[in-house]
Amino acid sequence: MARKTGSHSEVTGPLVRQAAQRLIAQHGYAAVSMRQIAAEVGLQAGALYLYTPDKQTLLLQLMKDHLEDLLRVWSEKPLTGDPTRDLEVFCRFHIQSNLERADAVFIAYMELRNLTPENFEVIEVLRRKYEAELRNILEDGVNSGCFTVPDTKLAALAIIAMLNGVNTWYREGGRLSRDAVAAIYWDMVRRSVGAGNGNE
Amino acid sequence: MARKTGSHSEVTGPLVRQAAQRLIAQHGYAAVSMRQIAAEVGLQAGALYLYTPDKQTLLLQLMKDHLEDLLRVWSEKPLTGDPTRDLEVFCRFHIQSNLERADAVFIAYMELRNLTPENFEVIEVLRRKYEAELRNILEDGVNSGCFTVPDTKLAALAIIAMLNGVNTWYREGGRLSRDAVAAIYWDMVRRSVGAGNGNE
DNA sequence: GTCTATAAGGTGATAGAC
DNA sequence: GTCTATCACCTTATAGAC
Repeated sequence: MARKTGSHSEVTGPLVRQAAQRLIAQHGYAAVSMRQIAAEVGLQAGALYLYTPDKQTLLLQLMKDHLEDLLRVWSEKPLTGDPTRDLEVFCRFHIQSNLERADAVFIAYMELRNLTPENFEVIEVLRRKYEAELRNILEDGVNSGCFTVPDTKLAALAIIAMLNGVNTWYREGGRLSRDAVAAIYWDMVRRSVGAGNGNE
Repeated sequence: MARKTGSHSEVTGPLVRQAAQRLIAQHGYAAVSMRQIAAEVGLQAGALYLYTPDKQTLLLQLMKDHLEDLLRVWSEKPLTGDPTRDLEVFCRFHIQSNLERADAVFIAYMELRNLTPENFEVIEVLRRKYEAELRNILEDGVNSGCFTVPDTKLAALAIIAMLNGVNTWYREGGRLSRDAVAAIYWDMVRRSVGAGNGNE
């Protein structure tokens, strides 16, 4: 992308983060240089440091923004209080939002080891918060007798791992639509926790 | 590790691959230098090129060796012909072998994007072969009426993703033994494909 | 707000001594 | 079988011009 003469802080900053997100998702944090990111935006490498103090902070910001956005959007979802229905809402939301922001999701899972210990802790707290949202639904289901789950912590981890898997193979325009995929995965999740089919 | 005077090709080669596996699993292929790998074995960087033509081939060999070993060990497992029992064998085998070689598994999933297109294809063929093993069990189960699965390809991917998740959180000496974890995951998998509990 | 130039050091890979 | 020295190049980050 060629540099536009009218570039200013407010527009260039987001462009830098978008370019970094795309490149890091494709090649990995360690494999992408500040020069490559700058070139993608149409800048020289030195100019990037107007928008981030260093490369590490740029990575942290991508992951932090993603997870905070995920938590915010989820928190706005209206829940029904019926564990089975809420679990379905969670599964469909997770698959849908993962597919919508595949690059950010990929980075959040793949680049954890490239964070400094302090930054890792920041991200871990957010990740655990999201996991707890699912675990709460599972706890509700177990307490009300809707679900049969021996360990809600493990079940939450297992379900999220299973749903995350979609991103590794799903391609737009393939054999199945997003909704068809979500329906199949929801069915597997539903049965894995011993829930009825919701039509009883 | 200090260099031993008696080092020869036959012992140093494996040591180089072990060091590379450990370091790449921890920091990532792009982040690890040939100098670091050499230092871990007690060599100078130049000496590594007696054991690999280049860094890329070293990565390929780690991934290829791992997948070929996985397929070989699996192929030696005796199957019963009862889909439910065979699915249980697969689940327990997968969790067990993933935990036994966590570094190799991690690399095989995380470093795919650092392979050249040709090498990627080599690894993809092996990965799909392993997936097909699970899919065959699912097909058998659907055909014999043991399982209720709308799409065996998706189910195979979903199950493997779920089982792979164990490696991201399991730590030796934690709350649950390997067998306890495997039992809980097997129970979730079993129900997700609509199989009975095997005591009927 | 962006550029050019530069510092200080790391990179994969090879040549030739021993 | 391994080392030292080296090539050509890339890296992050900063300083100062414009």
